[in-house]
Amino acid sequence: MKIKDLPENTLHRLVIYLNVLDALEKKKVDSVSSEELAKRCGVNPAQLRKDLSFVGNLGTKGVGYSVKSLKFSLKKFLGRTEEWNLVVGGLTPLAEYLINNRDLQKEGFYIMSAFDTRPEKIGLIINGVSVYNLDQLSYVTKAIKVHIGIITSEDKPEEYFQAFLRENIRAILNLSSTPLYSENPEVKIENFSFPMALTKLSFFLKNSS
Amino acid sequence: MKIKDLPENTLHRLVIYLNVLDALEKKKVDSVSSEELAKRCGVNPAQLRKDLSFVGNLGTKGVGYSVKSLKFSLKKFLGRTEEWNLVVGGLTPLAEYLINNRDLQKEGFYIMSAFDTRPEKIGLIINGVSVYNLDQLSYVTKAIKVHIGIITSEDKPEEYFQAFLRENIRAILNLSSTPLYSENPEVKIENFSFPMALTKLSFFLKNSS
DNA sequence: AAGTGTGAACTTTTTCACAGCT
DNA sequence: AGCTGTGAAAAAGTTCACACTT
Repeated sequence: MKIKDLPENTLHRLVIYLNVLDALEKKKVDSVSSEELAKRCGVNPAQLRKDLSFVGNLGTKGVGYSVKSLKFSLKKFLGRTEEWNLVVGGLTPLAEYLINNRDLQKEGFYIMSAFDTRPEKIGLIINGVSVYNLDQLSYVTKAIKVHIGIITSEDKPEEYFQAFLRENIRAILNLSSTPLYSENPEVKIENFSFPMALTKLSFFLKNSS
Repeated sequence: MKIKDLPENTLHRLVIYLNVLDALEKKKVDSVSSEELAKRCGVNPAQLRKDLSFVGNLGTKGVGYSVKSLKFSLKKFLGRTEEWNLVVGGLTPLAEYLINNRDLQKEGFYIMSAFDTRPEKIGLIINGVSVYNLDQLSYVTKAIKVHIGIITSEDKPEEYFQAFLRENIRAILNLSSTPLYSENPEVKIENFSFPMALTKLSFFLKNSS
């Protein structure tokens, strides 16, 4: 099974399983069946087992799954036993929130520096993270390996996007409300914005009861 | 075509189309073909046309789509011509970011109040939004119609979730890192967390080049 | 006895290809 | 002539059901 064959929805569910397992572990649950875990995740048990089969033979027939070891296998599979270096494009309030958020570090995501194009933002240091002019990005990528770029700028998301691509940052979390897309399969973009998430809810509300 | 038949992925893409159209409108683009719009959204043109056919007959054969009127049709279809009242569960830094964020209001999403269970948070007023004890939620839902609940609490997401359900808040944006799920089809939950989004990227990085 | 892992059946979604309108 | 809207075909994803292991 080649990795590129992992369906996007399966990846999405694997991430859910990991997080639900984490919650179970905190509740001191040792063992779980596909039926029970699937129920907590809102999926069909057969689907959960098929999803997990992409990762490996992780359960014990007749018994179920060990919460701890399944969680570890998923973490490993998803690249979450490694540490990742991030940069942020646009020193917006959302960027400041992310920079001040200790949880990301705890999960292995390290924000190394931030970039902006507005003179009044350049030179600031927030929670130990320096803000540089965007045109200095290449100096940073020469000094350290940058794995992920986060775009928070609302007015020029494209500008940060292009700068990230130029510096060969191929994994991008775009938090601006303008979805970004690249046809280059070497580039992976996650688009998320609060208005977009809320819009799915407004559609639901408009069409219910 | 019943609304419940709208596939989740189609809804997701309609939201993308709306946002890309918004960007096009700002660039003063008047008209667009399915091929061009699809390219910008990273989808197949036939898929875009089929997705739009859930909304109505929106284009002109031989010509294409008017950016302005297609955007309006989508906004209407997605419930974004209406205004929605929101409450926030958990006065975390993320909650404060959302409360201070003017863009949500501009898009028709109004945060009416915030709730917490920690005594030191109760009574605060942030950007005009009052913070109440969670057990006061029912007074607020009696006074105003609350459409959407946003969960930002990391330690007790379930507690806010249950409180929202008790008050018949049926559209929930869960920003905690514990995914939530309900089997009640009257309840719609959007789960998002930064670590979950970044995990999809770490998986991509782990398996590329 | 219980519950996983998985081929096979089924369902849904995507893409093709073209009729039909402007 | 050009591009939409949509049945039909193809592809993908989900669920079933059971052989198999502990």
